[in-house]
Amino acid sequence: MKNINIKDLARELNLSVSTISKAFHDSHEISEDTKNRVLETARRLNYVPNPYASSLRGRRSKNIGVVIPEVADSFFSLAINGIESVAKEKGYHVLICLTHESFENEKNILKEFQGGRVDGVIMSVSTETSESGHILDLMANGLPLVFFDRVCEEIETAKITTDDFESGYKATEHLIQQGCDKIGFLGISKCLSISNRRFEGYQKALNDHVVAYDTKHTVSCTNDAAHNAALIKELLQRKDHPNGIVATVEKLTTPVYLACAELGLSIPGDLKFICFSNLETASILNPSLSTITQPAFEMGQMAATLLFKSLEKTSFSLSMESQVIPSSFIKRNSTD
Amino acid sequence: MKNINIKDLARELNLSVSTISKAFHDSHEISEDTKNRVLETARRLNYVPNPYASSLRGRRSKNIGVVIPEVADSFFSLAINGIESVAKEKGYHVLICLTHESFENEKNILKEFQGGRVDGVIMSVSTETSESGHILDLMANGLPLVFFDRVCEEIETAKITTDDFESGYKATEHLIQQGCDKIGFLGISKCLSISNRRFEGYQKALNDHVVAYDTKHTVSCTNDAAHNAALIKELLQRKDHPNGIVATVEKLTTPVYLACAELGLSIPGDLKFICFSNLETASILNPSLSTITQPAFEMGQMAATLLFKSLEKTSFSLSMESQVIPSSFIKRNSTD
DNA sequence: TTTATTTGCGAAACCGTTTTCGCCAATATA
DNA sequence: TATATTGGCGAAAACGGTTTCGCAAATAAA
Repeated sequence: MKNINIKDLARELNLSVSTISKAFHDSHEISEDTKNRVLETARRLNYVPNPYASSLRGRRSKNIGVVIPEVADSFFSLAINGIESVAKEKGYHVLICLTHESFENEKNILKEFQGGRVDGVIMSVSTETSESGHILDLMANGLPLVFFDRVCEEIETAKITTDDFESGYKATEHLIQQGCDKIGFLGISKCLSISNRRFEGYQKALNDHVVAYDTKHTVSCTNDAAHNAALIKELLQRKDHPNGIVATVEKLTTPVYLACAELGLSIPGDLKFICFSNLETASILNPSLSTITQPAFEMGQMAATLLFKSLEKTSFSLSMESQVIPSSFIKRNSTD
Repeated sequence: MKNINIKDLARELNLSVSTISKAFHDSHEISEDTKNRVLETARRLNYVPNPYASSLRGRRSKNIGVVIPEVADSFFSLAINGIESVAKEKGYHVLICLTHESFENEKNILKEFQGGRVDGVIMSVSTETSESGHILDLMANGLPLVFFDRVCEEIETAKITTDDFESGYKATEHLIQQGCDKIGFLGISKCLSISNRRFEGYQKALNDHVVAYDTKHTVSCTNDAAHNAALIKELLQRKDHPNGIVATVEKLTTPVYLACAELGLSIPGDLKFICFSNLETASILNPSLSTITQPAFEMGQMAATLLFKSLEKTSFSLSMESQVIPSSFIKRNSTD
């Protein structure tokens, strides 16, 4: 019933606790014979060491924190898989904390992390995050941090991003080449670097190809799905509505499709649509969806790899290690 | 730089550590005046208590473990949101552990949990899980456990499920009413209770409506996406292929649609298709997908609520608390 | 043979909290 | 006035491991 601990084991084997502990860590001080006896008895008694006790003395938790806005999103869930794959290899656990796009939540989570709950942090900031004091506090406490996707540009540390500017450019250019001359942009949060970079790419493409830029065709979406749907519908029912749209996040796909259906607009006839998305169902939508697809798994993997490098040797400077992994443009029927 | 601890705080305030600790817990032993001084200084010095030290002494971790096969799945990610919403309210953290449908992983995770890392567990078993010794071991260690969705029927504890049998029945009956007379069933793993219950509902519906059951139309899918795609394609290119299909998990949608596209079969013309799914994009697929949609968030919420009840008073018996929350059938164009 | 080194292990301090217990002064009760 | 109670706090023992240090016996080197 009750969990057995290292003392019980010591009593059972007539050894000291220190010997047991050393045997588990394969110390050279302990004879092979004793090690085997210890391991065997541990298995027999089903001994599992208490990770918190180890953390306490060892001053590391063997946990990394992953702070993300949301888990019900293909990009983030794939990124988690990437992070988890390397954490597992290193014998670490992953503590996933969701901000639900709330700055308040984000602050609280990072604050808690300063108590020693995790040894390092991988994060993608919330849409509400416009200042970075809470992040600097965390780092001042000696915790290494790696950003992925949604970064704080002003903070000096590793940032794993994709080529947001180029992708925004490419998506927009594609719409132009497909004949669009009124191109809308659905962003999220003006604070968010990725949204801004993609927007800059969008603007540059319009500029380079001498297509008019209309402020009214830029919509800043929020975390409120109903509100976004209303904004999108409002955009599309104007009589000079865009005939092409670039959307920056996966969750905007459904509202755009539904608004078109409701308003009797055909995709791609009346509106060509391309979205930043990792949705597996992109290829079977009606019509299939042209996407900019981010290397989600790889980004997670890379972020974790860098974080562990910095955990393994403190001399390793994260600030020199940012990486940009390109996204892929996948043409499908929504931009025919 | 270095994290400050309760001793530093005590030194700063010329108080003992016990006084500090009691002040934080709002003990009646401490004067209001002292409490305020402590709180204020803690804020000023940015003191955050070490959760592992508390865990160690308090013998509870304030963590619950969530063991699921996969996070990149709408059902599970929504369920996580449900679980997290109640954990947060209780001041608990959620440790998400992924089995990736591997029994070996599942065993290792549960084993680790016996070391005291979590105070209770919410789980959905892997497709490979056909025996339950590892789960019994965990419970024998005194850890409360609640199943959701994919349960082990033989284990006596709370199980939060949906009406799998009825849903399987309803889905099948719907296909029959839409004119299908050769109805296929795509299951996952013969060990899995949910797959079996849905299958039984399917069989009962066939029986009640005097529709032939053909073993060859039942496909057992695996965790290998490529393999599943091959199985599905093989099923659909037979000359007596089914004209209706019930699929038990979300991830089978894309392969079915793609196989149809490849083989020139029209949905719903040549094949009517209904899937157990929480995909947000179901309504904008080509064609839109009829679904059995599970109450994912609510199931997570309910599982967590029960787990906390049992954590709060040990007298609470989980085995009497199983709940069945009905799924909803949503008719769309894939079964027209 | 004497001294140096190695091998194998145990005692005890330590990690950062919480909690029990005891203490003294101040107040309440008899 | 003598005694009981209360209020406010500190010392120290836990919690379950890890790690440093010391020590005795066995082996190696001189």
